[in-house]
Amino acid sequence: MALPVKTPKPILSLDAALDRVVEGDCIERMMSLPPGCADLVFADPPYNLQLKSELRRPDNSQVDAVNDNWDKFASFAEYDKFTRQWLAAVKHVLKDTGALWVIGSYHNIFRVGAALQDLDFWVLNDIIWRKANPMPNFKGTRFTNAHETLIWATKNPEQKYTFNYEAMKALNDDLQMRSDWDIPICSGKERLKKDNGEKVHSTQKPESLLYRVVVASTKPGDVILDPFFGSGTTGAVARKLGRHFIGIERDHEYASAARQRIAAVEPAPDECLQTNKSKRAEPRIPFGWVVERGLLPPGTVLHGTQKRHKAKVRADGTLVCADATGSIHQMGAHVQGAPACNGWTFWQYEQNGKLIPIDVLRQQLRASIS
Amino acid sequence: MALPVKTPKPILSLDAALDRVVEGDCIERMMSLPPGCADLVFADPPYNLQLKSELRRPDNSQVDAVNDNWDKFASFAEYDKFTRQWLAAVKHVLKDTGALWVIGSYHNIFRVGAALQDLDFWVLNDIIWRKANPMPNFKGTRFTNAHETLIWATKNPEQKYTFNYEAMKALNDDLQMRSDWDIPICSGKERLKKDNGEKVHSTQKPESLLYRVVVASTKPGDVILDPFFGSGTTGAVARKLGRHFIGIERDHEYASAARQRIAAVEPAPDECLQTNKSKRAEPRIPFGWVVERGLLPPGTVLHGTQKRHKAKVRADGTLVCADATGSIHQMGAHVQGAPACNGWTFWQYEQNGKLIPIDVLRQQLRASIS
DNA sequence: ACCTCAGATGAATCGTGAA
DNA sequence: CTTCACGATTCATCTGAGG
Repeated sequence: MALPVKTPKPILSLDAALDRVVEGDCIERMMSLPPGCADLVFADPPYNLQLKSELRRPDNSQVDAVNDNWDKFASFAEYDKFTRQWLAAVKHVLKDTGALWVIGSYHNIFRVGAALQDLDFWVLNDIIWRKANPMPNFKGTRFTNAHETLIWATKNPEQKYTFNYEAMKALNDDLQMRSDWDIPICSGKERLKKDNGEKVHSTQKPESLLYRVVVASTKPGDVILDPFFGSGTTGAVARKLGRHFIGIERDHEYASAARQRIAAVEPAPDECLQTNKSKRAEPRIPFGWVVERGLLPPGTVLHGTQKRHKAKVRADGTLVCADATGSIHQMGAHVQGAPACNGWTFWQYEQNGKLIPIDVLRQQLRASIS
Repeated sequence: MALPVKTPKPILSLDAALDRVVEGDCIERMMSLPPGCADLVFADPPYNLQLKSELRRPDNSQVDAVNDNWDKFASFAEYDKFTRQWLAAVKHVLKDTGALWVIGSYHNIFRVGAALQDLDFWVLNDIIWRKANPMPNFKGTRFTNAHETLIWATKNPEQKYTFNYEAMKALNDDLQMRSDWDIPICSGKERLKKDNGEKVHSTQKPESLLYRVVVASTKPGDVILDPFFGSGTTGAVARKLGRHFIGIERDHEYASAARQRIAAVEPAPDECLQTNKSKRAEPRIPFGWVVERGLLPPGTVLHGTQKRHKAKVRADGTLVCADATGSIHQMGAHVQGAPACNGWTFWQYEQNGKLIPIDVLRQQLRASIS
């Protein structure tokens, strides 16, 4: 008789990591976590800015072109290797329906973007963080580097993902949120300082940036993992917005400052965390129920929005026109010669001389059910 | 005795290509041109959009998608191979001091960016073209894709490059030009249409975008090569701004439309093409010349901008303070305890009871010299 | 000449769940 | 697996017709 097969236990339990800052190498730590434990990963990886100095020797002479190519390739290759490793670990910790955000600049974002595409992540958008107050280009040699790029990608091309479309639209004066975000850099009281006045972290991200990321792509209670936790902006925003976080940071000073920062965060009250559901998420109501419940008696005449078309309601919830019968949607499409139609908003009934969309009746029914 | 080595002659002479639209495969054609014949390459390669199905607006009208054959690639690997080939050909045609612009979207720009870094191009900026009027996301599934990305890179990391800093600043209300550019999409009368009203090209770029690229990174008389010429926006703007162009396009219809379009362009008069030289490019004026020419007699007392500091001008163009002597820059730094100082703007002289920066004298001298 | 309004359209990786 | 029915979803800009 065979012994029972023992699933190898992850070294790092979810309980030990949830809402905590774990110190250590992010690749090891992520691989130690149970698979599929995170709904979202937000990553702010190092930018690899060492390349330029490698192109000249210490005496300032130019490096031989062939050697230069090789050196440079080796250097990029090393960065690429690191990138592919942590991205693979991200795949491990993410749920199949999970998503990834990465932020970077032109130094590294092309390499990260290409690597994650190679690993079968599916890019949904690239987002431009337009800095309201960027550092000028002091030497006048290039354009002011006034933005950073974020990539939003799902773990798999075929899976669903969380996008709170209505919340983003509401945040943007009821217009669709665009791919360019105007957000100031992190400064003032938000910027963590040591006792001696030095910045705790050289690249602390603004909370408003993370706020938008979290509201857009997670639900309350979701788990957000940040493998390059730094000063803990991701954790602070997650706590504020009623999400869980897992922070991984290999520098003890950063980890310590982040813990202190997050402990001081006041979570928003639960009732403030709800966002408008999309209509797609609301329970489906067949038109037949409206007839069944007596909100619209059989025989009622419906009018198309353009007033050119008429149909009569039958007892089974289908409509009948001069030459066809079918659902409210099929008949709406039919009379317009359109490939598809939303019958709820197309058809109207008459009440006190006014035409009212039948969608009003659906809303009444929904309200009476819930 | 060895026979003399014969340099293989380029099949396509510069004369045959200059200010013309050459039809054919861009990789072959570029490799056929003499090496180092172009100052700038502007490339708008296929984006590899990978569109899966038709898209309809909420009003059921169909979106006219980019489903051209030239945008279809079997895989990322194939796209990468194509990218590396045309980038290698760009290296061939570019002068060592030349530069490259590429435009793309998140579908391809990461791959192009990584490939050009691998080929030893040196990225100067990534530029965001913020579209004033992008197409909305009709299904409410993502953020409105409201921008495209351009990469500006030099052929070699160590070479100088053309950047008309002052012209860019002047274009931007005397503020440094940022890396995000607000420009509308190409529509209206600028958009080329066939007799039947169809678009000539599905992805025609706006002239204002190319205008900024050309003014920023070329000089009048420079040669700008565009390997994916399409409807010829690059050529039209080059001609308007007194630059030469080489257009390569494999589709005869596009090439033909581009020729017709460019022939109708009225070049701007020469005297309007001059941009403000950067201060660095202006002739350097030693402070001693100001003294030498009698614009400021030796012995004149200069005052620091904060009025706390004084220095006296000596005949050799150095300054003397209570405890030190040196150049206007050294003394400016010295009295402020600063590591460096621009003496031209720090020191002022008195005239009719007013304090005037000595930089005014430098400008007078420059004007009298040129 | 000037205003208003309807209609068209743009580099787009654009839905979901039951049967 | 595929197929099918349900039904959710758009913003800035330009053109041209009509008043």
